[in-house]
Amino acid sequence: MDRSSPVPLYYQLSQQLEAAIEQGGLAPGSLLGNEIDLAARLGLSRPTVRQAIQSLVDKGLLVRRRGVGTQVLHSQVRRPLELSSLYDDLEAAGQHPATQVLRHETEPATARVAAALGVPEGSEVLLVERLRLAHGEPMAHLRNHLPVGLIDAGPARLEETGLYRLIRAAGITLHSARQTVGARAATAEEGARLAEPEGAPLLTMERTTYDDTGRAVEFGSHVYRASRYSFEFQLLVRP
Amino acid sequence: MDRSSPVPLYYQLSQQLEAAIEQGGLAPGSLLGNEIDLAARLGLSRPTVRQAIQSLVDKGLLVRRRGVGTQVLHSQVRRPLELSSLYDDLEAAGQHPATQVLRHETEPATARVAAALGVPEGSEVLLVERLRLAHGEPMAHLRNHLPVGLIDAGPARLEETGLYRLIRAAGITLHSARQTVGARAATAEEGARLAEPEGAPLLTMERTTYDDTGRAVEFGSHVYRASRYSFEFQLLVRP
DNA sequence: GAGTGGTCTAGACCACTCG
DNA sequence: GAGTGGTCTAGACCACTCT
Repeated sequence: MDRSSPVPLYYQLSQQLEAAIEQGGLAPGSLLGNEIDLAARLGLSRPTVRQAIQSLVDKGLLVRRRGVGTQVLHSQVRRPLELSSLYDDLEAAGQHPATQVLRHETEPATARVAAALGVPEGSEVLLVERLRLAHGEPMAHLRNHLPVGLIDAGPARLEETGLYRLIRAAGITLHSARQTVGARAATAEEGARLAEPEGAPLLTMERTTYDDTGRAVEFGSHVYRASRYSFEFQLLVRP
Repeated sequence: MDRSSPVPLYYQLSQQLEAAIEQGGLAPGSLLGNEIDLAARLGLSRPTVRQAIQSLVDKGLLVRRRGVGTQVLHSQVRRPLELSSLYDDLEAAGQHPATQVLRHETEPATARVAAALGVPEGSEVLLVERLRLAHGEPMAHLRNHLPVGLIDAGPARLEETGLYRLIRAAGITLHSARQTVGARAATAEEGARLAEPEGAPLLTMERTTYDDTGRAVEFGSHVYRASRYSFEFQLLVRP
C-alpha cells in the first residue's frame, strides 16, 4: 500500500484484489481470509479493508457469508452492465466503426421529444441523425434529440467519435438512462437505409439519458439490424 | 429510530429517507442537510448516517458533491434494473398471467446447454417448455434447462407461478444473470404457437442465471411477441 | 466454543466548492 | 474562510455458521 499516493487506500486494495482474482492468483471458490488478519497484515484498519472488499462484492466478484468467510465467485462471466456507447463497443470489438451524419439541425420538439427531454413542446432542440457502419456495412440508424447548446460539435466531429464522448467532453457527468428495447418489421424506407429487405426484423431501442442532476441530456430512437446486432449484458440481483 | 429493532439503524434511516423522497417530503433538487447535523439530530454516528445515504446514492435517488452537499435527484423515473420474472412483471401490471406447461422432462444436454450450465455434454438436464399467456393471449414461448434435482416442482406448480419463485423456494439465492436480447423473424411453427404470422418480428432473450456461489442454475431461451412485449430498464453509470 | 462477517461509535484530517 | 463530503482509525458488541 502506498500511503503517499492520492489514491484512497481502500481503492488501492480493491484493485490489487481484483487483479489477483482476474489473473488467477485467487482461485474461484477460495476463501479470502478474514478481515481482521488482512487489516493487520496490511497495516490498515478493519473498516478500510471492509470498504475495499465491499466494492468487489458490489461488482459481483466476491460473496460474503456471515460465519463462513469471503469467497471468490466461480463466475464464468464478468463485464457488468454499463451505459454503453455503440461506437466504443464496436471499436473495442475491432469492428472499425464509422459514422455518416445524415442530419444535424435544430427543429421544434414534438410532444414525445419534449416530454422525454423535459422542455416545452415546440421549443427548439437539436436533431442528430446518423448511420452507423461497421466494416463498411450499415449496422444501425440513430436518431438523437438534445437540448440546444449542450454540445458544440458539428457534423465533422460527430463522424469521428460517439455522441457520449462529445457529451462528456462538454463537461457533463452522465448518471443514468432509461431504455426500452423492442423489435419490429422494417419499412421499405428503413430496409433501404440498412440494406435489409422490407419486413426484416429490426431491434429498436429508445433511451433517455440523464446527467447527475437528473436533467435529461439526450433522447435517442435507434434501430439496429437484428441480423447483425444484439444487446448483451449482465444483471446483478439486488440483495 | 428504533434501537430495539433488529433492523439495522442505517437501514431504518435509508428507508425513512426513501419514503420522504417518494412522497415528496424531500423535493427533487433540494439539499439534504449535512451529515454531521443529521447524525447529531438523530443520535447516530456519522459513519452510520453515511451508510444510509450511500445506499440511496447507489440506488440512484441522491447525488453527493464534495463541498456542496447531498441533493435529491430530479429523477423522472425510478425502477432499477432487476433480474425480473416475467410472471411477476405481468402480475404486477395487472395482466393476469397464465402458464401452459408444454414439456417437463429430462433430456441429455446439448453442447450449448452443457456449456451454459457447466455440466458434461450429454448428461441429463431438466427441460421445461412453457407458453406464457396474458389476458388469455399468448405472450411468449419459454424454454428453460435446469440441473436435475434443483427444483422438485411438477407441471402443476409451474402453471401456478414463475420459475424464479420455485428456484428461490428451493433455498437458492440468485446472484446474477447474463442476458442477450435480439430479434428474428418467426418461423411458421413459432408463428402458430404465438398467434403471429410467419415472418413476424419476435424478440429473443437468452439468459443464464447464477446463484451466489457462481454456479449456473438455469439457462433460458425465450421468444416474445414483439407486438406485445418490450424490455424496459434503467441503467446507472458506474462512477 | 471458535471464528466469521454485520453493525456501530467517536473521534480525526483532508480535498473540494463556494462566496 | 466556512462548509461540505471523502477517507481513515481503533476500538466495541452482536448474529450467524460450523464443528
